Amino acid sequence: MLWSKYYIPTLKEDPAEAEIVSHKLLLRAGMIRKLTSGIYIYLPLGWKALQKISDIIRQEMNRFGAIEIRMPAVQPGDLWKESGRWDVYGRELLRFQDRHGRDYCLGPTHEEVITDLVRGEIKSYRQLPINLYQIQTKFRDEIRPRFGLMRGREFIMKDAYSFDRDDQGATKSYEDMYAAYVSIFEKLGLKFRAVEADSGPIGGSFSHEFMVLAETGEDTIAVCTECDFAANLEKAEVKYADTPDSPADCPELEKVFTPDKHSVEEVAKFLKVPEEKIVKTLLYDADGQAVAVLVRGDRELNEVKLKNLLDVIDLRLASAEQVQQWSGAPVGFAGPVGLNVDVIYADQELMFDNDFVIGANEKDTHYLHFDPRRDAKIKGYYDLRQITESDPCPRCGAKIELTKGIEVGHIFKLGTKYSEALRATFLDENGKERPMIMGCYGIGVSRVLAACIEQNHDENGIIFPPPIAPFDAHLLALNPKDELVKDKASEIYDALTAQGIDCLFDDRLERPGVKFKDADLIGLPLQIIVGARALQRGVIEIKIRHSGEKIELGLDEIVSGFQEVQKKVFEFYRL
RNA sequence: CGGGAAGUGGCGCAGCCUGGUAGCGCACCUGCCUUGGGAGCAGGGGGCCGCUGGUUCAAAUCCAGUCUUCCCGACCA
Repeated sequence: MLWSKYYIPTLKEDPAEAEIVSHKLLLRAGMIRKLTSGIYIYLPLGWKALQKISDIIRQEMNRFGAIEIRMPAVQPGDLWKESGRWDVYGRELLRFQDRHGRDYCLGPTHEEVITDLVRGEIKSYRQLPINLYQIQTKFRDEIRPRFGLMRGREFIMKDAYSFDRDDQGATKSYEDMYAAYVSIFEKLGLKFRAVEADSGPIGGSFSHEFMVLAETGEDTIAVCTECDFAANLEKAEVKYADTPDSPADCPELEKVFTPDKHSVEEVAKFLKVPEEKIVKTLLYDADGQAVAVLVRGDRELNEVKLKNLLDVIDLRLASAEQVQQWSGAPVGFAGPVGLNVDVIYADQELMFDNDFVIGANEKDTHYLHFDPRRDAKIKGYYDLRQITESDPCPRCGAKIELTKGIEVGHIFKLGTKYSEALRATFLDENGKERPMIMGCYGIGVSRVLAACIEQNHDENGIIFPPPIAPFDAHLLALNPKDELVKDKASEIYDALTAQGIDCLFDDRLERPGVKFKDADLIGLPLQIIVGARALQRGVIEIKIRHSGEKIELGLDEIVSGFQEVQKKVFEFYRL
């Protein structure tokens, strides 16, 4: 492809609207443009990269037995009413009516449609299992779209749905998809981890998230340095090697004056006790009910664990008024003794110690010498806090590391939630009607592109791994007015193209600096630089984008030499 | 929805406080010149100052309302 005949509108400056690096670079490299909030136009380079990602996904999905279909973006409201999600999905579901006043929505996901299809077509155990997928534009009217392709309202997703006769089959389908996902992200040349995840509101028995590792990731994941344990922070279990001895006797509770000391940090400093000898009492409004949770002062409560324990839909930190009402004191002085809340849970860690400082439910007052078992009516001790790097791996006890990642894929074992709601049943060998066991498997295709850039860039621009790069190589004719340079570059372009190498040829009448900057910005893995100076010495130059290494090639060995360098680059990405 | 910020040629911004000819850099067009890291010189085109209303002889500038966008929180591929 000739640059002069293509459309790559690069930008010198960072657009004001972009905050994170992938968003800035996607805009600057001329890959996307915003139409309106959370909705983007894919320009040629961006679209080509997305196609390459889609092709790899398609190839691996097919290899693992899934079959591609294409479902509509517009879906009838009736189906959503049937599954019960019309009322629970909330405002993220963009709804509208047609001219007859019938309800429709833009599909944020396709469980309803696929289940509707399958229930009408598949009636016998002989037709199972089946796994159908599509690569499609989804629409979710996100509360707050942000970060370019990272969280758009309109985005491209690959979603697959499996249907099985029994749980064993469903597990096999799940495992196949797990294997397919591992293969997909390996073939994309990305550094990633599969982590155990909370299955969230979609429900189901177990689930994994696929995380592209990047310092700028929004999710934190806990990874074991020894075994293959990896889990989303929300899910990561805190486990104690053995139960420590019961704590020693504890002096009686004693009130102390703590003027204006609200935070754990302030109280610790004021009373000269370590933060771990303080217990914080967090008050929550759980579906309207007051709940108190006790956690050590130096720990963070994990709200997902709490939510799962309580099994509630709406969990929120109590408002200042609620705190006043329930504790009888302003925020910062709540404590488990004399609290006007019936349900008190504690993190399991509190079983192992006593003699804590707690709030006294009175302004500017705390208690010393709190013993959880002696002084409070605690409903139960559970794993409720966030794991830290000083906790052992819950599997093997080795060291845990926390790293950042971007969720690009999520696989779920759904069970029969939708097949029961929509009556997708089949007849088994005994002629008995049974609901199909489902699984669903998503990859955020457009997010993969953003995540790829978050993981692979430097101060000059994108550094594409070869599988995602929109072109294999970037050929620069430094001064196309120089006949020799122009002819030689054209010759190289033809020779590489003949070898099936997809080459972007910068033939513009621009100064060299402009071309170098643009080449680094759009980040193709290899740059082939043809300039008068080198040509006089009978060589051209290849620059490897990720390492900056430059290799000179004689004019008679360009194609073979290029392929050798390319091989080295593939090895770097373990391809 | 709660909290914060911003809307001025395609992009990045100044001007606003203290009302009176709309400005700078990049990009764009023409010519000269230049070609191994976003050159230089000369000439040129392009702006409902987000929108509506108000104050005023006069509004980008002051006032009110409204829309949009971005950032932080609740949601997710």
